Amino acid sequence: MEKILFLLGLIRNADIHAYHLIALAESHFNLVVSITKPTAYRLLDKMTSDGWIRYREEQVGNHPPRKIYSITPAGEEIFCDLLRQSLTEYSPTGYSSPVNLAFLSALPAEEVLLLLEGRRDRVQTLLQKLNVSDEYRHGFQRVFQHQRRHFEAELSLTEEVIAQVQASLSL
Amino acid sequence: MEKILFLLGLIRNADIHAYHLIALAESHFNLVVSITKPTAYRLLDKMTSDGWIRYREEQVGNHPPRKIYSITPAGEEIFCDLLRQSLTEYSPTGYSSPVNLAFLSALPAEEVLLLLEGRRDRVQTLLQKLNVSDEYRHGFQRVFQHQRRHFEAELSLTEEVIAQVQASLSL
DNA sequence: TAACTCATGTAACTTGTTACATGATTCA
DNA sequence: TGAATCATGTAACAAGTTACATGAGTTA
Repeated sequence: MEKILFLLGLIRNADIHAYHLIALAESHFNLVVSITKPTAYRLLDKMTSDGWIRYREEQVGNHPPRKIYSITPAGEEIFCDLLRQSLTEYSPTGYSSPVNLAFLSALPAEEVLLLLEGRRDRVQTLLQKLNVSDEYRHGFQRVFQHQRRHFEAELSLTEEVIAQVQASLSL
Repeated sequence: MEKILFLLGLIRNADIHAYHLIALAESHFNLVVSITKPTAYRLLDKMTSDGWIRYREEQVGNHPPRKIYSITPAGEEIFCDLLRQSLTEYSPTGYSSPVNLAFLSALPAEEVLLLLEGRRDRVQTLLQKLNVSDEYRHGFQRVFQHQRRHFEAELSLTEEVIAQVQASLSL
């Protein structure tokens, strides 16, 4: 889902073709999203046939024509829904890559605030569950400790973003 | 790979059957590994046919016989290799779930130390790459910031484990 | 002229998920 | 007697990766 959010978000920012998208992902965003060429092409095809994006072709020299994608109204709606969902969720294992934070401006700040507060509470809950000591954890203490630190990082990050959004609201 | 490491590691600790393994994963370890029933059964089958584990059947009442798995010498070797590999790697996106930390005692402390130091250096490098400012990151600053925090958490965690292993060596 | 970049993809495989199937046992 | 637990799984689909394919344009 972060992959779709990433692709759709970039297309939403500015019309762009697959090759360029993939080059960007590999060169400048490889530390924050992981997306490979075949996956990108597949997702773009899927989103096209689902009517989330459309493309016009542009010929440059004798290369295969570029497919320049742009987002559709339907895509815009889906994008916002996905964004809401990804701001809401926090999955304990394989922590979500935080691409969603690039697109907060797509939603009203008041809504972002509510979503992030929900997320914060969910992370909080996970943290508390981690703190329950448990006879089955013998030998796994370090693993739980490790996870706890990442949850804590996530929590404080979420709180910071909440504070920033609050600040932007009170201007 | 963390799934295999988890399954193999638990089997290595004590003979156990699939149902029990899955119940443990779901009830006690769901915050640190994610593994579902069909995946567990598939991996156990695979590991059996690859000769990493074997099972004996045990009948209790009229239930389907339990398959009680135990690790083979080949499995033990693979396990150590996987452990080395997972201590070495650190993938930027979808941070590795840290199950490997549960099994450090499978390797000599000196080796663990070397592996962890390599890992620390790799995380360090990733962090430095994150700090390179970049025109393409407009709108993504928060995302990179978020990722940086998680890398930093990973880094300091790795350093702490290194210190612990060093301490255990100097006793 | 060889290697690299532009620009599109496909094929085959691996991994993982959701939902379903079976049937005995145990407990309220 | 009905629901939960024990214990095994399969089928169908979804998602992702690696390696391959094509061919023009550009640069050392």
